[in-house]
Amino acid sequence: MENTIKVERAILSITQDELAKKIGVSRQTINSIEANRYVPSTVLALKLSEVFNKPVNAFFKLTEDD
Amino acid sequence: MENTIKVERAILSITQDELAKKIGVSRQTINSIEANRYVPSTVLALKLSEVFNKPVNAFFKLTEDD
DNA sequence: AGAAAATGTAAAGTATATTTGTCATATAGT
DNA sequence: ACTATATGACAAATATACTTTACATTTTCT
Repeated sequence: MENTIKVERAILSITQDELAKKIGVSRQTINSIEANRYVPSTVLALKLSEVFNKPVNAFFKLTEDD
Repeated sequence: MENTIKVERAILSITQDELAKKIGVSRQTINSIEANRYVPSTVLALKLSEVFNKPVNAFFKLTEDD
C-alpha cells in the first residue's frame, strides 16, 4: 500500500506532530505511516479522511504486493 | 467505528467464506469485523473497497467512541 | 554560522489484528 | 425430519500496530 499523507499534510501546512495531535496518535505513528513502515488501522484512515476532508481512497492506494 | 459489510455482502449475494477468499483473509476475520469485534487494517478496507466497488467511506464510518 | 523546530529512525513494551482449530447454533434445501 | 451449508463465537498462538523514550540528522529562520 502507498499513501500521499505527506502531500496532504503539506496542503494543510501542518507538521507531523500537529497532525498526530489532531487524530490522537503519536508523532512517530504519523512518521512511520508516511515512511510506509506499517499499515494503519481503518479508524486512523477515517480520521485522516476527516482532517484532509477527502475520502480514504484519495490518499491510500493498494499496490502490487497487497 | 461501524460498518455495513453485511449489507454489501448481501448485495453481492456471497458468503463470509467467499468474501474472505476474495480478499485473502480467514472467514473468522470477516465474521469478527461484521460483529465489530475488531478494527481491520487499511489494506483490508481497500480490498473490500475493490470487491464492493465503492469507496471505503461508503461502508466504514467513525462513531462517537473513536 | 548558530539556534530552534521538524523529521527520520530505532528499541522495548503494550495493545490489538489475524490465523487456525473447534464447536454450537441457525438457515436452507430435499 | 434430515443433511448440508452458513454463521457466531471462543481460545491459543503469532504478527503487527502503536506508544514512549531517546538520539541523530535535516530544515528553517535570524
